[in-house]
Amino acid sequence: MLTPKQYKLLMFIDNTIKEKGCCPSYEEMKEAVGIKSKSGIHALIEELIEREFVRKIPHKARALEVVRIPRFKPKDIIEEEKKIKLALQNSSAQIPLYGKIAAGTPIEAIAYENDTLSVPFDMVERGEFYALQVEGESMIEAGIMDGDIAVIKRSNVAENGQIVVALVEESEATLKVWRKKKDEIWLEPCNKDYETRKLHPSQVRVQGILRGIMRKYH
Amino acid sequence: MLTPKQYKLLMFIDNTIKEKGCCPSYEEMKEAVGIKSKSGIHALIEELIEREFVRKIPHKARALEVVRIPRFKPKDIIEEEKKIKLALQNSSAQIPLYGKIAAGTPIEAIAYENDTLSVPFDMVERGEFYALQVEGESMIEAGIMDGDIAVIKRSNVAENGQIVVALVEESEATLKVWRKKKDEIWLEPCNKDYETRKLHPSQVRVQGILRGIMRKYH
DNA sequence: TAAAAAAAGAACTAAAGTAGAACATTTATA
DNA sequence: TATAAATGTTCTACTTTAGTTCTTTTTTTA
Repeated sequence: MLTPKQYKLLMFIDNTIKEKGCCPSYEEMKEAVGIKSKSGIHALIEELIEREFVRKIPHKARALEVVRIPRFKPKDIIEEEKKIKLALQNSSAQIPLYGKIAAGTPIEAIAYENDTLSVPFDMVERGEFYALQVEGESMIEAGIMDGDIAVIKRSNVAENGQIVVALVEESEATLKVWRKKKDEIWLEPCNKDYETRKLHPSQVRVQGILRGIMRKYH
Repeated sequence: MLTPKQYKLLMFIDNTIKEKGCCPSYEEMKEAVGIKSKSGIHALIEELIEREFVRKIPHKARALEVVRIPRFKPKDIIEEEKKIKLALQNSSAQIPLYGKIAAGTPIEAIAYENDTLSVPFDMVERGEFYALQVEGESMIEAGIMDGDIAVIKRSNVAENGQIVVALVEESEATLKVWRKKKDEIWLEPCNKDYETRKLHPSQVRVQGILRGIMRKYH
């Protein structure tokens, strides 16, 4: 294979031939490669000829021919590899992914699951976070669709109007809008087809507050 | 079977040749393989030559050529690759945030903005991505709310039914469902209150395809 | 824990790159 | 076609970079 200088020169020759239709002179190559003497170019070209990247038509000036150039990886693959390297440096916050939420099991019950999800740092500044996959359509008018990932901040308390993970009767976890009335807690869906559940404070508690939604399209 | 070091070196040589067009020096190989002495590299290369994975032009510097790549990777390498894959799930990528989309300026016009956004790496593995903040309610039934961040993959083409960034009349960028009819392009909103725009193909072009949505609650 | 393998380091040799000048050949044009 | 201009070749001398070989040290493993 080639040395860096040889490669640079080869590419320059190939380019000028393709662009201008004729082979550059040694003077021009000097400029392009950044050396001050023609003898250097001569030596480089002799090497390129020996390694069969270039052919010379004897007894002619400006009569080089590029035989082959090293074959390359496609650009997009190189870019992807660069991205991977970059991404490996930028490790972002990891939060556990606890499975689906809608009906059924309370969050703790499935906390053993070991999946994690990476989320941008600015979503999870302070506090303890976890993620749930939303199941069902009950929050659709809040732009929360079936299959979305909900990023939840663990908390026991919520303010009126916040979307929370609520645990009902210690058995059913659900994502709803939290409203504390005089003697009741209202869990409001965001979907006309669903009804607000009105519960006694003893029947329900907050497990977390919705902090973000992430969705992937394929 | 090659030792992990040999394999790693072989892949490094192959890769640099394909990426940079020229053969790496021993000094560079030292770095790549993680050895502190050139003599080690020398030994490894002698081995690779012996086993005919690599060829050398005698009495030349930077004159190695990869003959073939082994079919099987050493175990250590496979394990290392698994680790990298795992790490990738835990990492994020930076993509540019180009401002808001709804009406007005085409994307290129605001491409100078220098904000970046970190997104989970698995959202943006291949291709070129950018982010836009959604303005308006026209896609609300697709769960895309005012203020959401749309993660977009740059593309000139789209399939029917995909949500795309469409540039209308070279001046107005908008997020809509793309439908190609016989002689028309339909840009469908996802909101009953908005109407589908029916355009001649010359009036509209795709700038990107929606790949993800991210939303933050406060 | 002794033998073998791998790695590090130093000293050395060889190749690549740089520079300038003189000279040879090809090309353009008067 | 003679000549000047442009281009290419060769030579010497030197610097930097690259590759080799050998000895010593460290690590592995039988």
